[in-house]
Amino acid sequence: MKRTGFAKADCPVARALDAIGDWWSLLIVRDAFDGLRRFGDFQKNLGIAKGMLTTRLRTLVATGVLEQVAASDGSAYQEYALTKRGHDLFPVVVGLRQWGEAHLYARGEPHSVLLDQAGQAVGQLVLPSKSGKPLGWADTKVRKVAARKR
Amino acid sequence: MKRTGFAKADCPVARALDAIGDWWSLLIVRDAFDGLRRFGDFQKNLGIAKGMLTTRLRTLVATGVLEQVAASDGSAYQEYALTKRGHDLFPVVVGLRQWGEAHLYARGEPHSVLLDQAGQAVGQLVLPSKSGKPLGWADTKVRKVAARKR
DNA sequence: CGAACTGGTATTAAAATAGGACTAGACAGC
DNA sequence: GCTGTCTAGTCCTATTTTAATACCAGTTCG
Repeated sequence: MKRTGFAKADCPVARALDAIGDWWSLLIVRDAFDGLRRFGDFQKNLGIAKGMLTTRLRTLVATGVLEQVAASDGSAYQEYALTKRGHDLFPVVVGLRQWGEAHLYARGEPHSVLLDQAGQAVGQLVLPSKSGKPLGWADTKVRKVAARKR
Repeated sequence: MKRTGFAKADCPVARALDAIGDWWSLLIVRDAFDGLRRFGDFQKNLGIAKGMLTTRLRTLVATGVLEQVAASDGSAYQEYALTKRGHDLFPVVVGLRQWGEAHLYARGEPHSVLLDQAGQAVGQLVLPSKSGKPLGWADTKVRKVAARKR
């Protein structure tokens, strides 16, 4: 049956997953952060079927995560570039990266690493409170809004 | 065809998405952060088909994100609780929440909000460098490892 | 100009999803 | 301790999604 959607959810997590929570979208975004811009680059790097990539790129453009721009090398082809909205996914991608690094690799198993411009490994994502103290899962709660029909 | 997997990827983002990157897993984790523990609670709150929920919970337990524990109310039933590994997904869920809040709601449109224990709204996720300065997407790069066969 | 490359579309089989019917064991009321 | 309801599933089916391949028009290269 048709996949359930959450575009109207009251929870921002649900809406975010509705927009970019499929198997491929965040990988495409990750590749875009790595500098990939062309259809063929995404296709080769991900090993995704071309049809899938076409629909995913269309969705991401429609969602405003990517935009099509003229090729930077002057050719007649188009490229896909991250928008502001796409760049704002950076913490999400980093969060996934850090969770994966911490829990999905055997010790010593090699994996790609995120570095700052000086070549230093970056620190862990931090959620600050208004007072500046970092917050963990036990320090927060969600205030819900009145239930709404989906 | 069988969904492509990334369990062996060199990129932690890909492995993380392989583990929890489907439509439902992170929503189940979100609900677990909200205190839900029982099969029926997840099923009613998400509106997910029972068969789907069964397979998702099994996968999450197998991945070590959730664990089955005896019911906290003394009944003979079981409950699903977040493990350490599950709790470590907190930044990912918060990142999705903040992105959704920023980009997927019309102004004035109500949505649930994350608060600290004092009832104050939390700040934005921050990625610190070793020197303490917050990093954005333009301040980082990925060091890749030698390509490996998937 | 001809060959290869780019960025797709069309087709098809297999797998995932949603939804509902059904069920075994737990529990609550009487 | 019998009956009805609740819980946590299983099983089945229709439909959608995915992956993989073949194909194709416009672009660029030699």
